[in-house]
Amino acid sequence: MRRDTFQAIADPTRRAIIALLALQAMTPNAIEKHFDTTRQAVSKHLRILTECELVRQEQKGREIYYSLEIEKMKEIDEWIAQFRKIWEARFSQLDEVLAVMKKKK
Amino acid sequence: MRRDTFQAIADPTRRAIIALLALQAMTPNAIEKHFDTTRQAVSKHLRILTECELVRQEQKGREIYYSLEIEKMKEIDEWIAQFRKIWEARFSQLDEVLAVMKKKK
DNA sequence: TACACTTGCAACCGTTCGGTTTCATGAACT
DNA sequence: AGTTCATGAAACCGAACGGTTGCAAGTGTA
Repeated sequence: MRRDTFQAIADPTRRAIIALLALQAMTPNAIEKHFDTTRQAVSKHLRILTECELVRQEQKGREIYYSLEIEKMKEIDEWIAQFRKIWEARFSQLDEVLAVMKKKK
Repeated sequence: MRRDTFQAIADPTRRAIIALLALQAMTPNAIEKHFDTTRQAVSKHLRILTECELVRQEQKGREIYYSLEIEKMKEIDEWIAQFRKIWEARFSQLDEVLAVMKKKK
C-alpha cells in the first residue's frame, strides 16, 4: 500500500477536504456536509490522510477535530520547485528578449 | 478513468519520468534504461502522461522523442499556492515575534 | 525484399481504490 | 441504566491501476 503525500492529493475529494481543513479544524460530520458522499467515505479519506500524516486528530468529548498538518504540503512544494525554477528561468529569458527588442526600437 | 495532473504525479515512476524529461527530450527506450521495469510499462506511463497533456511526442524517423509540457505543472503549483500563502504568513508572524523579542532584549 | 529495430496496443493478472452497508465502541444526555 | 449521538472498523463490490507477455505496424538497412 503506497501511502505518501502525492498519492493523498491524487483524489479530488481528498484535495477538497485538505482545502477545508486548511481554513479550520473540523469534525468528520461537519466535513461530510460539504460533500455528496456518506460519512463513512469521508472517514476513509481521513484515515488515509492521517496515515500520510497530512492531518492530525484531537478528541474533544465525543467529537474528533481534524486539522491540517500544513508543513507536510511542503513536500509537494519542494518537488514542484525544480520545475518552477525552469519556468522562471524561461520567463526571465523572455524578459531579456523583450528588453533587447525595446532597446533596438 | 480519472486523468488529471494530480493523478499523473501520484505514481513515483511517473514522477521520475517527468523529472527526466524536464532535462531533455527522450525516447521510450532511453527512458526505460533508467528504470527497473519493462519498456512496455514505461510506454504505459507515457500514454497516461500524454493523455494528461503533461508530455508531447515528436516523431524522428522510427524513434519518438517525448518532452515535458512544463506549463502543465503550474496546475499543481497553483493549487499548492494557497497553502504556501499560509505557511509564509506564519513565517512572517514568527519573524515579528523574533523582532519584538530582540527589541525587548 | 528480407531482416532488425523502435514503438504502441490488446489481453490478462493480482492488487489497490473509492464507495456502500453493517456493526461495534465510547461519550453525552435523560 | 437506557438512549442518542459521533465515530471507526470490517466485509464486500465494481472499477481502475501497474505490470507482464505476446503481437502488430512502421521505419531504417543490407
